[in-house]
Amino acid sequence: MGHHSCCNQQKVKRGLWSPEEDEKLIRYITTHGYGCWSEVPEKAGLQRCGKSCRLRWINYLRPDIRRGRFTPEEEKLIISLHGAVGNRWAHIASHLPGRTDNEIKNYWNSWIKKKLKKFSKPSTNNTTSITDQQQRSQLAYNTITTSQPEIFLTQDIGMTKSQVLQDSTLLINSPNQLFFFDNGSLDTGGTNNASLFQEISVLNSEFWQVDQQQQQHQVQISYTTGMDSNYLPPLIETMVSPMEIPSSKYNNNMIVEGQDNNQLNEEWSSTCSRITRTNREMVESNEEWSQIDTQQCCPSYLFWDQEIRSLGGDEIIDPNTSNNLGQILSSFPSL
DNA sequence: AAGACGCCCAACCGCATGACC
DNA sequence: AGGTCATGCGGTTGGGCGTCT
Repeated sequence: MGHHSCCNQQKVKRGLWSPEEDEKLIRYITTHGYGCWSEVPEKAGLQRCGKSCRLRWINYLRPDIRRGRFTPEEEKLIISLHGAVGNRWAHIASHLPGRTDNEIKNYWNSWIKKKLKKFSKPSTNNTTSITDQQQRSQLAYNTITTSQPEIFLTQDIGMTKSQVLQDSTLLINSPNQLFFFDNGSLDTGGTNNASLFQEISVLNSEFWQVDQQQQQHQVQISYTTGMDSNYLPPLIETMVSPMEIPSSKYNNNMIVEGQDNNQLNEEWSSTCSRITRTNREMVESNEEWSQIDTQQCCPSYLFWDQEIRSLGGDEIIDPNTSNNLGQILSSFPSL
């Protein structure tokens, strides 16, 4: 096991950070900015490598870090984004102001682990008369009616999209739930974007048809059209970088010689506070999001098991022959 | 009360990427 | 073009802590 290249020649401390170390790092960065991380440990008086300092700052000490439990909205957004982009934690974290990739990754891993355990496959030495399909339906129903958050993944309950759709009992008994057909990655098996949209459109169409037939219950579906209240735009390109330093005061993130440190500390704190507040206001209000170009919206919220294609009744629409394709695709503003 | 167990999460590691020379 | 270095990212580890027996 080697060490980081930046700390090969140094005797560096490892493991948990002490409050004193945190204080040193905070003091240094609030005064100097982080500039070159490899120089931070020496200048801050820390027996750590630069990489470790960077990680500590980004994942824990940053003033805009948002701690505490994930909200249901954040959970839904994480699941949606994970369905779209897979394990690209940094990308997912960029859509959740104040959350770090590490935090989301940890949350996802523990959550999924829990879910997988909870929804472990039905007993194989089944001696009852119910069918496998009935078992899965019951499992899905139990999941939907009892679990929090109100989200489930088809792969967790061992069902495919077809099976869910064919199970009217499941849909009738699951009002106001959020379904995700998640294959865990963006790998579409060579499917191009156009056919991916078609597949998603078919799914949406099927869902709405089922929904209309049921009349009495609403099955809530999250997808990219912005048609439902759970939709959250994935990109906040206009958001100020949480660590952006006023260029008039700082040069390349390094303090300008001769400036009064106390004054700069106050300005730094004020800047961080303002940016954090701005981010939160944007998240809470939704107002800014409405201004975001819909073309930025990620089209890949809904996926389902790849095996779906081999199951009966799931024909992929041929764009050349489908009569209602235009109508379906009109659900996607980016097309 | 105390040891075993399991979970959470901070931190580490190795690799990829980009900037610079 | 190729080497070096810094940074970013995702996978993994292991210590701490709460719960269970």
